[in-house]
Amino acid sequence: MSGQEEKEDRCAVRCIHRDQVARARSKALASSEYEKLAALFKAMGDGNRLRILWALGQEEMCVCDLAALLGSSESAVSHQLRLLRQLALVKNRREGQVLYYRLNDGHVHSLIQIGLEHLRE
Amino acid sequence: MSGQEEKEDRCAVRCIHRDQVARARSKALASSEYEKLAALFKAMGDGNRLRILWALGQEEMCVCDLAALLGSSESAVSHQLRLLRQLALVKNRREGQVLYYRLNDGHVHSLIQIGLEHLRE
DNA sequence: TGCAAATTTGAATATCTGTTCATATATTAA
DNA sequence: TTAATATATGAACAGATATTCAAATTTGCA
Repeated sequence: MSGQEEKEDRCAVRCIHRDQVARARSKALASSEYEKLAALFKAMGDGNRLRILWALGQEEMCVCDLAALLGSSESAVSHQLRLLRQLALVKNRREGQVLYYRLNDGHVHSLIQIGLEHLRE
Repeated sequence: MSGQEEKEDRCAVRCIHRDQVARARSKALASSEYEKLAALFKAMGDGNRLRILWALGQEEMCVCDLAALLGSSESAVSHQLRLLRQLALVKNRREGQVLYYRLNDGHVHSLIQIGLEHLRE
């Protein structure tokens, strides 16, 4: 526990509480999980995507309806829906030429609810 | 309800289900809430900040410990902590020269838990 | 007081993100 | 088949973001 151990991690920063850091390291998540979680929250970290997710939390809607709702282009909405689809936040069903989008599961709604609680208190 | 109403919103996109859009509009959140929510999720949409939040979910830690844990500079950690502080995700307490950070409330942990559930199923 | 440790801050830069525009695909109807 | 509708896609550009580096604060101690 002497100061000489510093030689081991020359590049690393100084560290006051080595035991706490070790404990934190042992309880840490896998690196890939942080990145996947980050992608999930990042996808929800945009006002327009939240508008889409909130609307789809009420009922399924098609691309051009969402574009009308947001006041943005259908292309922009489509790009955002692709991202949300890739992360399994939404899914769709085709009816003729129209694709109806809806939330993939209840997690999204829960996340938004807890987020709102955080804001409102 | 005739097609002539299109003149009203020339710039807007076409819209298939006007009633659904109207309903969605009536249930929508305030614009400021979407932006605040987006800021919250955006703050959680970064691997290193999630590492910080997860670690602080276990126990309070100081800046240089967090830097050692993440393997990044103290300056970078400090910048990120400022963002997390501004959004009330973390708070700190001073003990001498050392600032100990911890989660501000239970919401952060809940959000991460639900996020993990989403990933893992 | 003066010095060192812990942290914060601001500016600069390289990277990432969201939108736009043009084009492509898929489905239906004529 | 051709035309029209709904949506997807790719490239490009403007704006946002994370890290780095240097300098400034803040606190404790000699």
